[in-house]
Amino acid sequence: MKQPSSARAATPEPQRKSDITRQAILDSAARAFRLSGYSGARLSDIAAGAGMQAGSLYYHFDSREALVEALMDRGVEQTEAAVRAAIAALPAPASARDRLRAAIETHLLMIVQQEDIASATIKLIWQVPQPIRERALGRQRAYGALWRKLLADARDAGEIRSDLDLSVVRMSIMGALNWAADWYKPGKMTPEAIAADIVAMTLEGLRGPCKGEG
Amino acid sequence: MKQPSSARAATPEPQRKSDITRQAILDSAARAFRLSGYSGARLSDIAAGAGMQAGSLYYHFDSREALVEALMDRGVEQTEAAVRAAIAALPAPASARDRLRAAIETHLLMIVQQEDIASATIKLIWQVPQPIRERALGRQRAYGALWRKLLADARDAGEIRSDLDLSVVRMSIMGALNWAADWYKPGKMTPEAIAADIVAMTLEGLRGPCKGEG
DNA sequence: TTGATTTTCTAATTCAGATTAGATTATTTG
DNA sequence: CAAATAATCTAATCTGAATTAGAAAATCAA
Repeated sequence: MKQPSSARAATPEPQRKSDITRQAILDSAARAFRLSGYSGARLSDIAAGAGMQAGSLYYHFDSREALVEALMDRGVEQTEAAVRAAIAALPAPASARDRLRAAIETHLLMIVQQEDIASATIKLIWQVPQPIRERALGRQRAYGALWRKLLADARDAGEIRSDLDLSVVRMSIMGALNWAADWYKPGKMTPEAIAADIVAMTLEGLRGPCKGEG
Repeated sequence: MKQPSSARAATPEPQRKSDITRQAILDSAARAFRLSGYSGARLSDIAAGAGMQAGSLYYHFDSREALVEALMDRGVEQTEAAVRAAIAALPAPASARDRLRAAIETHLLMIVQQEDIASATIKLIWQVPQPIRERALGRQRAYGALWRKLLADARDAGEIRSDLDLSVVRMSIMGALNWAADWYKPGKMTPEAIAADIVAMTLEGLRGPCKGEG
């Protein structure tokens, strides 16, 4: 808690020593919460995973709730950043469809790959106390705006048949992707292969019944 | 607890007095767990919703865990029963596609309509203690077999392009449907309209890029 | 009505785990 | 090296909610 006296705002580089510990705690918390849920994960579990004692967590976070909120903050932030980066990295003439595809692939990879934090965040939203949930939903709404834009662009480009409600489309895609956090087990299929199938069934499903292929 | 001495097995009609209370408790529990999650819902909340005191619950259920397990039992059971009934009720020459459509519609309706129990069950799976989760997942696996069959039939009938992994397809559909429990708010769109959109995007997405329409 | 059985209530008890306080150790800085 | 600060540990304390026990009330059977 005793945050150092210097300015805090936008100083990402000078990593204080404790920032590393803080990160380790969040990593451990992500794993614990993903595996055990909000109620199942004990602070002592989380602390153990970060190589410390339960009481020591309070030097870094005011409370269990503050910890989980910080975790969810970072979870949404990281996912959105990754998706934006993937879209930005597309070669020059990227169609609405290309961008949507990139978003779907990247979101799924965030959910399914190493990172416990993205899937923990999703799972936690409906487990945490209401005030925390409210704020988390607010942040997710912001992330949702990105998807709304992607889908609106795709529809304007004629990639999505106009009789579908875009909210339903968006939520269905998010559902299909986020659900993977629950069933994915490494080994059988690669995340990339799964992403490819979801992209295929989603994108080609979004188009009208039949008009020739692009 | 003191279950009456008579046989228990397959006697659905002679409803003892306490069966009504038991049902009221499960209803209240479904609502409470859906709204507050496994940790958030207190036994006193559940009891209040059923018009009784927390301690009285123990006459009907051995423990909080027994209650939640009974709830999830019923949740899967009801959903599967509804889906099977909908399929059985289809007019005579029902194609694989028709049956899949019926399943999707019905599953969504179970999630989204009045019944808190279906959505509570889904939400609870990853919140409950491991032993309960294991058993619940087992029951869901059985329900999943029904879907596996539906999808295999559809693929055999040429309704699903053969390059897609059917497990991924199945899980994506379940994800899209189950996610609705989290975002659906009555008022804006009818459940039927939502179901129609999901059916449209799912089924037409499952077909190969283009071969004419059925 | 009366006794037996079922159901519910009230008022502890218990317990696990979050939180706190102060001592202790590490780390940095001059 | 020594003082100051940062980080962690240990050992309570606190809390809230599940659970239990036994007393009451309701229901039922005769």
